[in-house]
Amino acid sequence: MSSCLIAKLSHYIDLSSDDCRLLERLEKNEREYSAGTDVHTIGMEVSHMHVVKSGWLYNYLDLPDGRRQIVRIHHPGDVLGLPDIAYNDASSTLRASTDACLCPFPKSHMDEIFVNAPRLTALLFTIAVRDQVVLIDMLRATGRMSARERVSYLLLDLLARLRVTNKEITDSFKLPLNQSEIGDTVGLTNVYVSKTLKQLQSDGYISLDNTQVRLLNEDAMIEMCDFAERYASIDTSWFPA
Amino acid sequence: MSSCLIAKLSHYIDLSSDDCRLLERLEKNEREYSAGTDVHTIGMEVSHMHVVKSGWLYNYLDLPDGRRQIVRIHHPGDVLGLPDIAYNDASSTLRASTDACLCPFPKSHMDEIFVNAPRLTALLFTIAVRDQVVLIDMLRATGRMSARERVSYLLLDLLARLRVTNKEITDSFKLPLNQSEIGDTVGLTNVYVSKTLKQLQSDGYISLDNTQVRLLNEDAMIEMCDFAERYASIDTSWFPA
DNA sequence: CGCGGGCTTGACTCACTTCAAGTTGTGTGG
DNA sequence: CCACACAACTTGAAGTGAGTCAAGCCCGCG
Repeated sequence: MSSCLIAKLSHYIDLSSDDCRLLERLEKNEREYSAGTDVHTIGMEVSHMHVVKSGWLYNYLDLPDGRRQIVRIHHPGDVLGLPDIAYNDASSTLRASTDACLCPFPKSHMDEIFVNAPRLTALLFTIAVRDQVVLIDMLRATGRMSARERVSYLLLDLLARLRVTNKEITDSFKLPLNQSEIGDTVGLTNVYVSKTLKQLQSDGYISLDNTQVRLLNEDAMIEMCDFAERYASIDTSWFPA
Repeated sequence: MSSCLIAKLSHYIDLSSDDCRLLERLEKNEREYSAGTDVHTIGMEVSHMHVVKSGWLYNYLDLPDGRRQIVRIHHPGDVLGLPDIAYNDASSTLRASTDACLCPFPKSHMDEIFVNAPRLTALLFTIAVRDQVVLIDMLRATGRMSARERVSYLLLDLLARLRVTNKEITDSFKLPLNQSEIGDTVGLTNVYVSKTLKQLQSDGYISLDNTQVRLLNEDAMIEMCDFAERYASIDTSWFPA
């Protein structure tokens, strides 16, 4: 019974036993969601945050006419709901992309961490701003890059994130998103995602086998879209002792 | 000698005198930058964060071929550099858009706040995630909206932010960005920004007089681009006492 | 008076969208 | 084991929103 949350956070700092006790409290309960169901909907009052135990999920926002933007994709060990701390109502819809298991905990458990564990607070704070930097990178990609650069960026980003918790991953992973979802993430239509993926294949950048994606020339892809790795290490030097 | 930082933060919670003392320490020093100069450049090692005392600034990132994305615009009272807390090196370039006065303070002053002022920590945390929500909104606009919607979104966003500290602002403000900078913010070319602004004027949404922007029908603009106000109030109910 | 940066405008181009008609794969029921 | 339903993907043709290029304008400034 190892916790993916503790696994993910230990990647960055050594956790004291007090810290671990506080974190375990966040994973006391759990709940299953099947693929395609919504955990909460935009505008809904949310009192709980979640830790992802298994599965992939994503947050998205709709426009009134049905256009959609996926803004964040989540993997096991991620803490969900930090952005909603600032507001009573959910600022986006959270959907399970695959069957998923989540651990809900009340927002109010956060204040206990703030009061009792400054070092852990600093880490959560840092992860929140790290996510902000990642969003900034996505904004740059969406605002200024071509279709092939954007799709490449997304694949590189997902691979980099999966590597943090799974050292065995080398150059391929299973991508449980269909082409409409990929398009909604990078700001393209499903049709053009299909054409772009075909092109990336015929140019020798990637290979696709059903849902398995393999990056055949990661360095060239990184060069093509000026990808920046943001997950491997963060600055913990200023943290309180 | 009133502090815009304290003014901005008091908008959300009552600050204790201890809190104010900690905050005043952040504004002890100050430094002037003239319009167009860079405070720091992407990749540079940054040990300091800043409070904006006066002027407008923005953060941007370049692509290798010269394309550029502006990712955040700053006003007096803003705390700059939170995203860089996670990394040793600046993740974007910070440029003064007008002549500006900044108060630099070392990153390490933050840990003192984390240890001694949990309530203030919670507020800074909340502001960081509020900024994340704003970035998410911008990502949605950039990824899924048309030129006129994006430009409208930017104008509404700037107006909403200026209103937080300046109650007198009603429907107009001075915009110290040229059309290339507006384009780099919303992902358009300077030429198309010009055409879009002309169109918004002839459709009666806005009027422009040199750098003065007036929103003639704010409700219709909000409706057009499904704008969400994120600055007026945040959830402070869960904060430690 | 001339210079230069920022803005405007029009003609042309193109990356991506839209629409529509297949194809493929997969689960389901008879 | 086949039939068929359905969602996901593919492919091509046509359309369009925004980009590119280029010329001209406006205006503050040396």
